[in-house]
Amino acid sequence: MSEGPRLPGVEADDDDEDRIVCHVDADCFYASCERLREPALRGEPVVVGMGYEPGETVGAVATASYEAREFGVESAQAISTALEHLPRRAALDPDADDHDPELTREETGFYRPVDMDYYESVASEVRDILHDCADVVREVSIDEAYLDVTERTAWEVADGFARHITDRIRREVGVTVSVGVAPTMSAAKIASDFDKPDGLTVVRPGEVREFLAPLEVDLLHGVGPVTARELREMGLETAADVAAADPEPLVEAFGERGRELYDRARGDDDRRVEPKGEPKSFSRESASADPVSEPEPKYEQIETLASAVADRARREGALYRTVGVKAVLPPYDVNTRARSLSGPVDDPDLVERIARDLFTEFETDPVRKVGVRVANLEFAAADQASLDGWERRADGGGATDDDSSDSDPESTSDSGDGDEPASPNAARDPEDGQSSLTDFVDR
DNA sequence: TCTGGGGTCCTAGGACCC
DNA sequence: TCTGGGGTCCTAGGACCC
Repeated sequence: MSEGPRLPGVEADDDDEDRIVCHVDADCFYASCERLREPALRGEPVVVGMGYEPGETVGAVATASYEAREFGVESAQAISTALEHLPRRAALDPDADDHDPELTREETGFYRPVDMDYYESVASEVRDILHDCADVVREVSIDEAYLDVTERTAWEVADGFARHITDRIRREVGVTVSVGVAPTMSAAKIASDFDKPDGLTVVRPGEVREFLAPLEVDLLHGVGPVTARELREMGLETAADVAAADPEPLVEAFGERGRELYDRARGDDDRRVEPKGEPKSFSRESASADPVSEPEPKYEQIETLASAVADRARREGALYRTVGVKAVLPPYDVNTRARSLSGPVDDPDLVERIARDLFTEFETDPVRKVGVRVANLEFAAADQASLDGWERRADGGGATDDDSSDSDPESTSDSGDGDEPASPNAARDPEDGQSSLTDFVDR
């Protein structure tokens, strides 16, 4: 239907138009992981809290199981609020601090602190299966990925293929996922959300626009509370409204995003599933229960975070060129400051010094949250297999601008001998794995 | 919803260069 | 001396996502 007559000569780029994209989304993943190692939690309300310690009321809900959601517990809710909706099972114990004799088992649930290391281990098992089922996988987050399965299946049997994926994950890992299959990434994403949990929704080519039409605008990816409100003010309530609207006002109101929104609502999305590239930044932040006014504890936090961030970057083999801090002042006033260096470094002491320095501005303010960040990352690529899309930055070595001194590219590829590739960088700069000083002189 | 932590992308304005 | 236009980089903030 949506295919009008083609303009002559305009079709060129896409005869490979018909992709089959799967979006795989684990159902309340953290809670599922907790159940995996603690089967007694199955069928019970489970809340996984960030910044939460057993018995305390600080932190926020990272994930709530469907049973917990029935009580009104929501993602991102303060733990204290969640506890009002759903008291801890442990509060049944007469010895508990928060014991309440009125409580019954049925109105209580289980609270667990986030344990990323464990979730990561479960996620990697899921990932292995996904990579086994698709030619291209893009991991979006710990519990979500896009798969291009065009070469692995066909529309007629796509639901069977998707079912095969979900079955394998359930059998081999023990968690459930929801899957959306569609010809575009954005439709697949929405489809996976359509029938959670343990859902499977297939949207075939030609059905996309019809599938999207009745959805409220805020279900579209990239539309949050602010954009949704503005769209409603423009009289656009559903995807169909957006699809039928004049795109100009949308572009005017939202810039490029407006165009994107319009296209997506019409089912147009020519993005290909591509593997995720290197990260762009690393950050750490931490909030305090009450705003802190004294300088010293804040500087201590900054130092802790700075060293954690620098550590992370080093572990990941990243050099950084920008250091930034964040200070959140009551009521919720987010301030960021950043400083860039002339060249990429791996220097924890420097991160700390710059972070402290940038933070002096907020030294005496009441601050509820502080953060430290490094950005403008460069990956040395020394021991990475091969970084697509990132040219290996030849180490300054006597060349400022010209490539003429480059030895032929072949020499940089390790000729398949095991997992200890002799990188040219490492060979030249055996000690510090840091880019040489000549990298700093220009730019 | 009085707000946790880790990210991404976009925009606007200013500095600076040619 | 005043003026034009284009490009790039940097910073800060905002919206959004999980």
